[in-house]
Amino acid sequence: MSVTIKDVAKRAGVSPSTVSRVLSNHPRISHATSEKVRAIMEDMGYHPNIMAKSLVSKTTQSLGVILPKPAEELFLNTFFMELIRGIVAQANRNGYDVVLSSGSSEQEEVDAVSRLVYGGRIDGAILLYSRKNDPVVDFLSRNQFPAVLVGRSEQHSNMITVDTDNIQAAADATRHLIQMGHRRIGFVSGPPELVVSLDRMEGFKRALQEAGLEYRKDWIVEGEFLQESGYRAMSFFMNLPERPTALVVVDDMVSFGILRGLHELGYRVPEDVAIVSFNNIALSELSTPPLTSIDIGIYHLGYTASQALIQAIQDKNKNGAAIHHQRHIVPHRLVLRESSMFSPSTPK
Amino acid sequence: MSVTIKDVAKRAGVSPSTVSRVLSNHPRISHATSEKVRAIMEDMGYHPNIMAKSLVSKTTQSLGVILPKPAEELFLNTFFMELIRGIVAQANRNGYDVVLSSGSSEQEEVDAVSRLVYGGRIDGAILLYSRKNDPVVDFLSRNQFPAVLVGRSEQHSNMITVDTDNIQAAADATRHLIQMGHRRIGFVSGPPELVVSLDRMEGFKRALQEAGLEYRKDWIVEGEFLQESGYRAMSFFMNLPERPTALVVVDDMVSFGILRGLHELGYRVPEDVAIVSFNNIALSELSTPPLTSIDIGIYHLGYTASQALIQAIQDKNKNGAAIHHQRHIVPHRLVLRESSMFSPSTPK
DNA sequence: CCTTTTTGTTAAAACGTTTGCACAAATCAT
DNA sequence: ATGATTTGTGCAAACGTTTTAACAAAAAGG
Repeated sequence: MSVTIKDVAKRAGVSPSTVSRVLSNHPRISHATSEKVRAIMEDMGYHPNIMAKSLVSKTTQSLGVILPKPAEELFLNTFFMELIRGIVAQANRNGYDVVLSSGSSEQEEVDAVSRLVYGGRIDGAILLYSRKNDPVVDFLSRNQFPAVLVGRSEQHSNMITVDTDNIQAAADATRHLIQMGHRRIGFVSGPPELVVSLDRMEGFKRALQEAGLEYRKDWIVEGEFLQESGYRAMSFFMNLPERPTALVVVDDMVSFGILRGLHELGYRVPEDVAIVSFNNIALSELSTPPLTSIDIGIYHLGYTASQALIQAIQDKNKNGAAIHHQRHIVPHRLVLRESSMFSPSTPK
Repeated sequence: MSVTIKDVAKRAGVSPSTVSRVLSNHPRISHATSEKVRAIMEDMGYHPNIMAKSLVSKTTQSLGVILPKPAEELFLNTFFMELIRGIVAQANRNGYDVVLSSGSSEQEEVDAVSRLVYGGRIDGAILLYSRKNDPVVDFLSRNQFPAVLVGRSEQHSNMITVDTDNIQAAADATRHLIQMGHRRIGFVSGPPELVVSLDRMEGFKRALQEAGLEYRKDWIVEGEFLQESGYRAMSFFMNLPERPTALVVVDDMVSFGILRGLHELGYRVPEDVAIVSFNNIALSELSTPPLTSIDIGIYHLGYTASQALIQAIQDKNKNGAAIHHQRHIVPHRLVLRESSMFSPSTPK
């Protein structure tokens, strides 16, 4: 029922092709007709039919975002939402729509993605997780389909990734504590199978060595990205004969667990133990005391992923160039709050 | 380059129409051809082109989800993510894709939506907010476009809405406290311009009256959905000559503020003040003490919205029926935790 | 002034489906 | 056996665009 390019053409007394060219700002259209046609389009309320356009142009102007399975963890939920917002904002700005997809099993996921890809519904895809050996990554890589992975992965050489420089970030966090005068610093890490845990640990180590401080393996504790892990790490450190005066903590949630534990035992933060952690979630400024944290710019991460994907799609369409590996780094920044605002008096 | 229905047809020695009918399980296709064609499709790796299909069938098998503007509040972020997950899960299960859209200004929002609607990219839309007098709602309603609003709205008569029964929920929360033996109960509300605040207050009032307890206006405090509001409400109540023994709190975040304040002043929860609140966010079970809270089933809310929209779309396609108002209620449930697990000793 | 180039427009094919209509073959009713 | 119905398949039009090739008119070049 809606008004088509032909209707406009008829009323303007020109051919459909002309109208189409007006739409795409073809250089060889006279200013006069262009004006006239535009006026009529406006008047008739013409809107191009995206499906028809896609059919012939073989491009859909939309990006697929593959959601990971339900995440129980609060942090992940806010993380993904922020990420998606960044992706959508940038996509829309470039005239792309975003199609969401998810599956409850791995097989379902692959099926859903292949339906989108082979069915020609999306021009590129963004993956929001980085399981090792992911079948969806395999699939996209095999098909030379433009795709961006948020996170780090060595799985395939032709993947575009967007990530935080976690080594740098951890080094920054650690240097801050050193600058505040701390000489005995512990590290609370995440699951050792995650690249992010390892990278942050590495950055911590480097900053220590760079400052000529000893890297003590017995002051490293591993755990999950959960409050309980923090609580446990806290007990561990507090029962040590010789204790660190400051901690670098792999995630804010974990820090909350530490804060709670220290408070229960009557220790003060930052006077007894100073804390710096990562991710700067919204809650970080509301805790007692507010947490010094590395903001990893989640929105920006999504934004960059979107940007990189669109670029890749356009490169492919233009040059037919194969996708080759790229790594985009999104800058982080240290947000100073009370939890690290204390210099231990003991010099040296 | 990819394999089309014609390729399959040729190789199977049948006409394209036959292949198409096999695909749609047309009743008048013989079992033999069906089998043969299916085998060939499998073998050749055929995937139907969604765009072509949409073009002729005038149905896109996708739903639009209109994101609200950036929400700074933590709760909203986790809320939306959970909601989206519910929407996507149910949509995918019914063979629908989900297209996300957002705009940074109101005008942009309307533009984006009208592009999706008029451009024939989506079959229906889900709105995730309920500002009063929303132009997007206006637009959709004017166009008789299938749409579902998550939340309550009296703006238009032909809207389908999905919501929690907040009056019931608040009554349930209040009854629980009464049952625990509380007779002096206060209420910490949200912004009075939000329907949700008013509804919860109404439910609170009803439960009191039903139990023959006095509804005291001076035991009602209004605020935001933020920790600080809770802190302020706490000071207010604690400075009263005659104090409630329990509080019904409009949101978990607000409760956290109250908990923090009470802890600072040395009061115990639930012994000195019992607390019940709403939304049951992931953090609620991690606070000290864990919060008794009304779980409003956010995932389920999204799931239901998706379901209702798909139903509306199909009804419209079949009967050409106009959209008429519906209100779907998603059940809530009271999750009991420590913050309300105490019966005041004073009988009567 | 005639040839060449540029400018503005159009007709028609193509994109990959679905579907109404037609029609032959097979099945059924009598 | 004959006509009526059912079953299985194919033809061709349609969906709303884009785009190639063609061409007339206008402008430029000599």
